[in-house]
Amino acid sequence: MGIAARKAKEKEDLKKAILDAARELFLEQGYDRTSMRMIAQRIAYSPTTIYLYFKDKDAIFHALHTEAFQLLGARFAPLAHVADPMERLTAMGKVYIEFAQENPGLYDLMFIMKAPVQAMEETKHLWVEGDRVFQVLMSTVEEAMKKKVMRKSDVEVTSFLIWSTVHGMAALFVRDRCFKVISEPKQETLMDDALAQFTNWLRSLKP
Amino acid sequence: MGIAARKAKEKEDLKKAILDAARELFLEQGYDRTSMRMIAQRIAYSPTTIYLYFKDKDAIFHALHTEAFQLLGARFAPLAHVADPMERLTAMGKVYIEFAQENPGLYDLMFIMKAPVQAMEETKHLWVEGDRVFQVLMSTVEEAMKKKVMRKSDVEVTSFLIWSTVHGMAALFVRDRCFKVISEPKQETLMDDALAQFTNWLRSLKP
DNA sequence: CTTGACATCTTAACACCGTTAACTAAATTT
DNA sequence: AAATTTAGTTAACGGTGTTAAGATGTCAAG
Repeated sequence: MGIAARKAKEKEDLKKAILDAARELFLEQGYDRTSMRMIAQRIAYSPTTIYLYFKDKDAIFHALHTEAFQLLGARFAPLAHVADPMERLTAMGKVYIEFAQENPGLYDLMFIMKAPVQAMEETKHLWVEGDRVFQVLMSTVEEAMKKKVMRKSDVEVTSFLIWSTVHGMAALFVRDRCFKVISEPKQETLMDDALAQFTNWLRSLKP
Repeated sequence: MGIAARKAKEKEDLKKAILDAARELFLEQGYDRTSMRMIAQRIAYSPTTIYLYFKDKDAIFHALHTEAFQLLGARFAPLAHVADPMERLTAMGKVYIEFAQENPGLYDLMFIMKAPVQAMEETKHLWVEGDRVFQVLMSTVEEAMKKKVMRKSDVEVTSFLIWSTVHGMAALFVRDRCFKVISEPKQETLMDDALAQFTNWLRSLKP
C-alpha cells in the first residue's frame, strides 16, 4: 500500500503545483493573459499534461475560486466571537473590504469574473461558496434585528443590500473605476471613509 | 465638393456598420466571444478592413462604451426637472438599476469590464463619461444636503457610497451572483425591494 | 524473465484568435 | 496618359484552448 500511497501523493503534488503556477500567473497578469502553455512552462511539463489533472482552463480557476473563499472564510472565522451583532457586522464589512484591497485578483475571481460561475451552470452546481458567506451575513442581520440594534425589515433583502454596498465599493476599486472619478486628495482614505460612513448610517438606523 | 462629401459619408456609414455589427455580437455573446472575424463576416468585409476604421478591438469597444454612456445620459436628462433633490436622487437610482437590468451587456461594458478603461490608461485619457455621471450625482447630493433633506457629510464620499450601493446591486445582477444566493420567491422583486429599502434608509437619515 | 496492460507524459495537430505586411485594383490628380 | 492616392484584399505570424495519437516507463501475471 506504501507505493500506491506515494503515487497518489505525487499526483496530488503535481495538481498542487499546477494550481500554484496558475495562481501566481493569474494574480500577476489576470485570467485572460494567463495561458495553459504559460502554466505548463512554469511547472516544466507539457501543456497537455495539465488536462490529465483538470478538465479545462475553467476548472483550474474554479479550484482557485473555492480556495479563495477558504481564505476569506478564515478571515471571517474569528469574528464569530464578537458578541454584539452590530459590531460584528461592521467588523465583517471591514474584513471584506480589506480582503478585496489586499487581494484584488482573488476578489475578482470570486465575485466579478464570469468564468467560474459559468462553469457551475453547466454542472448544475450551486454556488455553495458564495451561499455560505451570504448565510453568515443573513444570520448576523437577523440577530441584529432581533436584538433591536437594527431596524427591522426583510432579512434577505436587507442582507443583499448590505452586500451590494460593500461589493459595489470593492468592485469599483478592483475594476479601476473609482480613482478615475474621485479627487486626488480623497483617494487615499476613500474606502475607509466610505465604509465608516456606511456603518455610521446603519447604526443610526435603530428602530 | 459633392463627391468628396459622398465619399466621406460612405466612410462614416461603414464605420457605423462595423459598430452595429460589433454591438449586436457583443450584446449576444459578450466581449471575449466576439471576434474581429465575426464582425467582419457580418458586414461582408475582410477582417483587416476593420483596422482601417478602428485602431484595434479595444477601440471598437471603447466607441460602444461612450455610446452606452450617451444612452444612460439620455435617460438621466429628464430627471433634471425634478425639483426636490431627494426625489431626484431616488429617481436616478431607479433609472440606473433599470438601465442595468434592461441592458446588462452595456452596463458590463461601462462599469465592469476592464478593456475600455485599460485602453484609456495608455492614451492618458480620463474617464470623462463616468466622471460626468458622477458629477451629476455629486451635485444632487450637495443640493440635498444644503436643503437639509439629507444628513450633512462629505459630498464626495457620500456620493461614492451611494454609487457603490447601486453599482453593487447592478454588478451582482449582471455577473450572475445574486440569484445564486437569494431564495427563489424573493428573486423576482429583489432589485426593486432592495432599491426601495435603500431609498427608505436615505430618507430616514434626515439631519 | 518475459509479456502485456496500465498509467503517465509528450508530440503533432486542429481550429481559432488579434494583428501586420505586402499586394491589387480602382479612383483621382497631375 | 502617367503618377499617386484610396480602399480593400490575401497571406502570414505568433499566439490561444483543446484533442488525438504516439511514446515511455512501471507494474502484475504467466
